[in-house]
Amino acid sequence: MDNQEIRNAGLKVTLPRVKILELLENSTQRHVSAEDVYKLLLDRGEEIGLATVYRVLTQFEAAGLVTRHNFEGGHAVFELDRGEHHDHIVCVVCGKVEEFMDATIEQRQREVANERGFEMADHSLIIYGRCNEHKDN
Amino acid sequence: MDNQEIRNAGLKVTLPRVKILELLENSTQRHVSAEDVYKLLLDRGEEIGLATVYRVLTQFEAAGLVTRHNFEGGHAVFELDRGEHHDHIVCVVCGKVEEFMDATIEQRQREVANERGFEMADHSLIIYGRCNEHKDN
DNA sequence: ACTCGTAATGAAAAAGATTCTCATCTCAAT
DNA sequence: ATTGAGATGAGAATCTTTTTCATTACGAGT
Ligand SMILES: [Zn+2]
Ligand SMILES: [Zn+2]
Ligand SMILES: [Zn+2]
Ligand SMILES: [Zn+2]
Repeated sequence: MDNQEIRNAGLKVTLPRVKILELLENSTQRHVSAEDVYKLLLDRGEEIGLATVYRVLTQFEAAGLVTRHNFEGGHAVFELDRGEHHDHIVCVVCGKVEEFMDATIEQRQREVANERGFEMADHSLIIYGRCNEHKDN
Repeated sequence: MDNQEIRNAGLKVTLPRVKILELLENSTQRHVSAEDVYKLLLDRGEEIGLATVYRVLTQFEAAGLVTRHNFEGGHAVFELDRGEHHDHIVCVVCGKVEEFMDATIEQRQREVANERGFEMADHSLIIYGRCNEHKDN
């Protein structure tokens, strides 16, 4: 359960950490900002300081429990790591986020990095477009 | 020359706009933050307000003269558009940025978007890794 | 279960990035 | 040269994230 994941990350099992992890696991929104987490917790009656939310998300990221994305908008969004890597496609009109994984792209990225003498550690691929509900304008 | 590009963008040809565009064309750093632009201009003896730098870069972006990137680091970086699209590979140790363009990846991205009912407008691909000077640790 | 030291938390302040306000100035058309 | 719309600069405001520090809570050892 959650407590074990937190312990494995080398962190003390505290109420804020448990609640934040629970929220990431149960929220319908997979990609949430720190502010989102803070407010969603408030909605659930959990008063956890915003500074703590930032701290814990950063720790979870360092522990590999969550991933941080720099989408457009000036704020980072976080998502729980569910094992399988994926990239994102974001509607520039409504903000809808879909996930995808394309083996060809993944493969070529590794090759491109190697060709340039780099050892790929990570990558960020975000496609921006208009979803089928907003293709018109 | 610069003045025409600015006019074509539907903007008045003002000293700050000319100087900023000149800097983007001549700077050795292709990928610069607003703060970078502000300071590089100061080094050249051009005292242009930071707010103006932000305004002009945003206008240049809207006009398609520059591209804004959301690399890691909490601040946007801008680069002059030189016609050919490219993506980036960044060394996580020293920050070195190299550019690349891979037709296969470009093609697959478009397909992925279409498969999901999206009309791709843009994309952001950043590979993070260690360059050959920093492959060790 | 109780004690205790250390790590974690909350609130507020601080820092960093970007945008806004508004009085003043400048471009460019006449 | 005149003039008016648009642009600029300085500072205030806003937004996101980090830091500070006094207080609190975990959990190892008893
Ligand atoms: Zn949409
Ligand atoms: Zn995702
Ligand atoms: Zn390097
Ligand atoms: Zn570039």
